[in-house]
Amino acid sequence: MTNATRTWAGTTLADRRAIRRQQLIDAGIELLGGGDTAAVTVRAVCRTAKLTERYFYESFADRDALMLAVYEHVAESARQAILNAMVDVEPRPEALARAAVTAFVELLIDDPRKGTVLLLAPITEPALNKRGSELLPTFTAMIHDQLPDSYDETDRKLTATSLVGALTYLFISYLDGSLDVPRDRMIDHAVRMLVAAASP
Amino acid sequence: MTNATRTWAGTTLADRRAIRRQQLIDAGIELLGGGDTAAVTVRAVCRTAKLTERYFYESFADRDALMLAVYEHVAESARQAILNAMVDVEPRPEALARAAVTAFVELLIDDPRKGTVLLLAPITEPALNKRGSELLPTFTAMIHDQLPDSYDETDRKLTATSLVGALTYLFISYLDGSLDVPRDRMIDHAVRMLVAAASP
DNA sequence: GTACGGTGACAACGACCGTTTCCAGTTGGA
DNA sequence: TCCAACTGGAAACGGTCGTTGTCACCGTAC
Repeated sequence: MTNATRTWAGTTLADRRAIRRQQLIDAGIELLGGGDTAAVTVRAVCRTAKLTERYFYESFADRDALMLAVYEHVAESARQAILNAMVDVEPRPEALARAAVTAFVELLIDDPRKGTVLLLAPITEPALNKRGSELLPTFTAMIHDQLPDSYDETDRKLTATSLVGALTYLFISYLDGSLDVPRDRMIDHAVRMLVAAASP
Repeated sequence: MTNATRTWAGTTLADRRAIRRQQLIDAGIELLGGGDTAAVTVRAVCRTAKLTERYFYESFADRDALMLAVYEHVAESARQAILNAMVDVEPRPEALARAAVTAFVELLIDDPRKGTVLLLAPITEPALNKRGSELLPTFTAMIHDQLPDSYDETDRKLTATSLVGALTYLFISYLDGSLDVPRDRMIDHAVRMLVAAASP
């Protein structure tokens, strides 16, 4: 019988399970962040996490469940980083956009694996297609709703979609090194696109 | 011994081999155009082409070789469609851009599988990563070189990359139905972005 | 001190993949 | 007519995957 309160090596069962779960998610980020979806096998994740397969299925129903957990974990950390950057800035649209973009780009630089997971993995990994085809459209809808009324509905859709495409490809190119420009110039360019679209 | 000149059912060996090769490529377009890279197995391609595995390896060294051939075949048809549309149009930049974009969009509508192969498959399929990470940068470089001198080098890179990202994501969204706008408006928007970037 | 829950390593299973090989049948020129 | 080339179907091989099961060990609570 399982007793969650019984201590073991100074920790409870629930604690140890949570730690192992986090180890598996970290291993997932490490592997999925490498860009090669096929490399993220259950065996590889367990080897990276220094755990055995039995513990994998202790925390996740199947491989897809880990993929989703990894993605959600990274997405949440990005959300927090962006929100934190936006709280202590004057509430002008341009300043807010700059803060958000800067925070996101800094996240990418600080840990490129996270950028890969966020931008590339949802396209590459079938298990994330559904969830991933949720975040970009959500982002698109957010921009769509901020656009001025001087555009008609069709123009707003087109502008929002173009913006999201431009930003994601910009970041992806920056990530993989094919876009060789100073960080500040890229942030400037991204912010300028956002501001230009928002002005009537 | 193989005798390529001997006729068989009214055709030569070389003819029949070419036909089978084309059947396999068509099957590859059909499957790869479905968007699910993992569905493109050698067995599935052969079943779709109504041929057996032996004929697969008669025309292609391995699975990757078929993938490349499929991609090149589609890319070539797109190149031809675009060039044909540009020859009989007045040589003003805007008219040329409009002709090219219109031709490409019409190709997408005429056969969405080709659009999927061109825009999605290079990201999804490892065998095409190298080749696919060649076409978009080539396109980016083309735009980059057309941009006016009033931009500095960094600005040209940023603008070209943003444009390519915006256009591809626009087309992908249009392809999968998530961008519900009239065809003409999308073409207009795409052309407008190109023209706006080119004007100093 | 001992019994038991937690642990770790790893074999085993069935499925699918890419690739090769075999074989029985058909076709057309010598 | 006979034989060699070509055809079509399918089995077979070696490998990897996701997933489950087994078994010996070890630390802790009683």
